[in-house]
Amino acid sequence: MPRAFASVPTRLGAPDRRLRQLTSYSLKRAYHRLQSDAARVLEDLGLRITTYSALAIVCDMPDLRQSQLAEALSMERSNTVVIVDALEQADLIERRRVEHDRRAYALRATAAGRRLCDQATEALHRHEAEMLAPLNDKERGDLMDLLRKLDGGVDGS
Amino acid sequence: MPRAFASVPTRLGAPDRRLRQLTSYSLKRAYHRLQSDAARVLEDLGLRITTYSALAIVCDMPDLRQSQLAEALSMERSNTVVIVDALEQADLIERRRVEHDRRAYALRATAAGRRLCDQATEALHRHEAEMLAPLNDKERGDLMDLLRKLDGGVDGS
DNA sequence: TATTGTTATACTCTATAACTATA
DNA sequence: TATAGTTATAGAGTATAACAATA
Repeated sequence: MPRAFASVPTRLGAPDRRLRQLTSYSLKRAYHRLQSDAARVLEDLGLRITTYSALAIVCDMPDLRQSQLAEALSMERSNTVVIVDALEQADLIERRRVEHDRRAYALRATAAGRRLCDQATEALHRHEAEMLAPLNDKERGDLMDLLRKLDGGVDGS
Repeated sequence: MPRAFASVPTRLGAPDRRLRQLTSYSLKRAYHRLQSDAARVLEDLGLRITTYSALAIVCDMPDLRQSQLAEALSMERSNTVVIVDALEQADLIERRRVEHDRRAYALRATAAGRRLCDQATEALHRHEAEMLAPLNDKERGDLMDLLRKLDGGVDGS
């Protein structure tokens, strides 16, 4: 029984007024914007956000294991498999056997992997600077500090 | 040709040191924590994040159309269909015909929808306060301001 | 028994393209 | 021809459960 109703405002004031009171909502919107942009940047380099993130960690922490990679990325072990597969098939990292534990692999980036990672990191910083244009330098620093504090309260310990 | 390597550090210092220089990475981690928590809160009320968001907007802006809902949520029109379906089947909103445009629907929340939305909003604020525990009041306000600024630079105009 | 890597699977969110009925 | 809603489909990210090999 649909009933007719008066005209709908063609220009909406702030339909998500209530949602904007929630930090998680604003966080989601900002996240979505930055992730879409980052994904586009990485696509040109043949990477996705997850593969780039894994590559960066392997570059900076050679010979870590897949389970440690999973822990660092806060994801399940099982999901690292396909990511590491992709990086290995692209010759960006290697799976090396660990001497005294034949269950595990030590992951290490190749020279090409390190080069691509540096390239990607630079491109991401460049694009991020554009995305953060609405904020001045102090605000950017504040935002980083606040987000890091939120992230489990993990300081450099 | 996997080659053995020395022992792997059992306690990792900061394997994502490089990633943490990127705002989008810290943003993603904070986003993920808050979204997981919000999803759990809403699950108890039979809602998901997307259905709650849509419900909140319909409650606050009665008789808006699906395409306006899509715009408000920054999502594609097609993805609102299943969301509105779910809300309608749960008797939380209604699809009403618009008088002078038989293509469109005017969405309106039911009394039960408004009640549930208020309940959910309150529960979310309560849980969010816990998630934001690492931040003091000023920092919480700052974070909101910064995230809103990031979100397209849309002020209240 | 516990752990490492793996496979299979499923669910959520999002995007694109093509369709229908109206305008 | 353009728009509102719809359908179908696909991709990416994430999660759970169960398994083999090894510790």
